[in-house]
Amino acid sequence: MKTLKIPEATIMRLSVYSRYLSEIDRKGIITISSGDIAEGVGVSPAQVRKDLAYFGEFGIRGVGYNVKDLHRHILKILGLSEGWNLALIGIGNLGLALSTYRGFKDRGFNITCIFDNNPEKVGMVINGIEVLHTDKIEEIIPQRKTQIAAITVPADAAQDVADKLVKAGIKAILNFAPVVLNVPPEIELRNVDLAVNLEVLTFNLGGRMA
Amino acid sequence: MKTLKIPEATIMRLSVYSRYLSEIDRKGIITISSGDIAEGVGVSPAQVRKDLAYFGEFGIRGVGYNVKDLHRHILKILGLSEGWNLALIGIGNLGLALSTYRGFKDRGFNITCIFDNNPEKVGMVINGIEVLHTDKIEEIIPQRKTQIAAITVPADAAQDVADKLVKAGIKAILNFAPVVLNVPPEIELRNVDLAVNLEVLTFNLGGRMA
DNA sequence: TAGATTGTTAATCGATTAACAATC
DNA sequence: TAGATTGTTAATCGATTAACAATC
Repeated sequence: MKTLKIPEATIMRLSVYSRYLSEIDRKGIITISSGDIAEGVGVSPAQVRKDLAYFGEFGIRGVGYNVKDLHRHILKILGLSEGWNLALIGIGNLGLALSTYRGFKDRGFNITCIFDNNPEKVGMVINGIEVLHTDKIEEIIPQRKTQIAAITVPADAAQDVADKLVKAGIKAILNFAPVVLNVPPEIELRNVDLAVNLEVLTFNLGGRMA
Repeated sequence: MKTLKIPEATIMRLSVYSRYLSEIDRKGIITISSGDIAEGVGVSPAQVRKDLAYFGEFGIRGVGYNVKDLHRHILKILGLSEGWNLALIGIGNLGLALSTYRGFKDRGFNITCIFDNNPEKVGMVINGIEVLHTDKIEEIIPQRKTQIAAITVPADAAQDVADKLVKAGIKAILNFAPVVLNVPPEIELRNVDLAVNLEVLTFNLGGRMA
């Protein structure tokens, strides 16, 4: 297998393509062209073909792609052909939102445990999962074979939580706290910062209005 | 003013720098170098200086940047020196999370109205704001001088909501529904897709483990 | 003056787009 | 065969990094 560097932007688009393909598949459509996909998700046809070309040849020249087939291939590429176990740390409103987010379950993410350090929340049961104290992270994460954690605690508690998760042997962290986390390089880390996204909007508005 | 194209990545980093600067400022630190900022947020010093250079000269050679001063400049650049009014559409768990998200209020975002199409939710009061039916969008958005909307409704309702918002004269949309929205080009649109972010993680894990 | 750090230019690196031969 | 659409290469575009003169 060639170890060509894949742009992260390509991976994000593949995720979008796959969701579009599942929609198309539900409509009973059998075959689709790169141009159709491009139009459906708002990129160029060349981009669609280039993104796919990193991973193989999935289409038929002159014809297009088989929808089910391509969908399956992309899910495989994204590592979604088997499920993943997910831990939630911090069960405020955002944690609660993630715990019920359909998009996760639909894509094969299975929430195995929920942690919080607020004694009033510990012991609550959310979707059949008991909320545990964050002190239990190191014990429970390996027990429940959980590879990914989403952090939704306040900014000043996030690094401490991250440290516990690393000790517990977590493989990847999705961080919603607006703070830069320090983790060893072998841990996959992504930050989702809601304010950053709003501020790109205000910058763009400012430019047009000023 | 030169109309040099500014990379979007630069804007996102400026948002991160500004949050870091406010933290540094709280600690009472007066002066900071590009190297310190770089280390604090995890980028290179050259990147920090380049990002700032798009907008002017804010530092003193041989010395560094005045923390308060630079912070103020960046907020101005991001359009955050005055506040913005924000509408929330869809008051499920994610909408609820946004309605109480400290990061928004802290950065000058003021939630003016909340909409939902569920009759059981219409009339509820959340943080002093009455939930209105989505049919009222066109009437209320202009009344309350609201320029930005966050969409947190299910995927199949999102385009309809977006159409209403456009008719209501909204300027920018932050879309959390996992669907590609069609809006006129003059509307600023950003998508925050939680599943996409998780799937970049699973792709990276897959690559290492396979 | 010597040391430090900026602002900026040039070099590098990476991603997107355009074009087209291959082929169904 | 003629028309369509892929896979891939080359050209373009854009962003990051390295280096250093300017200057405090």
